Amino acid sequence: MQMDAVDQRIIALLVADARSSYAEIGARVSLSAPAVKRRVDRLRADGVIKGFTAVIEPAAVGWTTEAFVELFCTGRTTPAQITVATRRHPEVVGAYTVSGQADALVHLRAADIGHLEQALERLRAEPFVTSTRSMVVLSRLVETPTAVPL
Amino acid sequence: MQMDAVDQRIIALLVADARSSYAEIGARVSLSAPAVKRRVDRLRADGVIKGFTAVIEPAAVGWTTEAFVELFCTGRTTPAQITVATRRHPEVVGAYTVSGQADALVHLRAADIGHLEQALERLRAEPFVTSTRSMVVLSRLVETPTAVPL
DNA sequence: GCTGAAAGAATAATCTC
DNA sequence: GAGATTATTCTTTCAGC
Repeated sequence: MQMDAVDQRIIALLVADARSSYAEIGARVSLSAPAVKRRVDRLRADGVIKGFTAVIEPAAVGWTTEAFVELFCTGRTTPAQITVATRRHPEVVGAYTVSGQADALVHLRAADIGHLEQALERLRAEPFVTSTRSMVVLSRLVETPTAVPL
Repeated sequence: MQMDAVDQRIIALLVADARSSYAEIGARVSLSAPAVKRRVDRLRADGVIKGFTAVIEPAAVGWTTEAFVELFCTGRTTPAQITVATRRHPEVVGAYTVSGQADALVHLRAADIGHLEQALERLRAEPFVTSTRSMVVLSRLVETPTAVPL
């Protein structure tokens, strides 16, 4: 799975606009449309490009409240357990095991504060969670899709 | 800017695959391709759909290290100042003002630990930062694009 | 990697409810 | 206002080179 500079430019262009045509990308990287398609197909098969998605304004679909929650867990908790547990909660949009005092960091999105509180209670009820520390998001300052080094 | 159930289904389909055709989406929501396009155009104009992007595996493009950093700032720091400062650092992929002990939470991606340390030093050098608390990501357990309530 | 051709998609104009 | 249909142009995709 070796990538050259052209692959990186193609990726950067698709990150900027996932709906641009192969011909349009080809014009920018000096390749024909079929050549671009074959590269994109290969990048998808290799798992470099995991998919294409629409970027939505969460507030517009009724998701107005967001929080990051540090999870402190019992000694024998595995990442797999945390994965399974957090995936059960639809409010979880991100979850990471981390170094430091906490064991995991969970990113939640909820309709409002009441909903967030509910989701947090459900998370805290997971048997391996000993305590939590929450940061409610006041404003989103920066949020970029995975940037690609040029 | 009112959205009906069909708009929500269109959004969900585009979040799942931003490159699916209007005809394909139309088949699933019982509309013609032009009707779908008009709705998508309106949703984009209204800012509900902010764009379309490729989802990249960060490790595949050389971004193997990730961290969340809590920022503690001097009393008179504004969100705008934090926005400007964090945007200067290409390693910043997310930044939020938060409630709790910290003033802001910053999401960083770097090539490796050395690069992360560099980025962190640069962040800490910002005049309004009094101290930081870092969580290095050990593993990404969950990371979903903005889900749309069905 | 390119070109060329067939099938399919995007888009604008027009018409109907 | 919102959707369907039609017609043109552009894209995708699969050959063969």
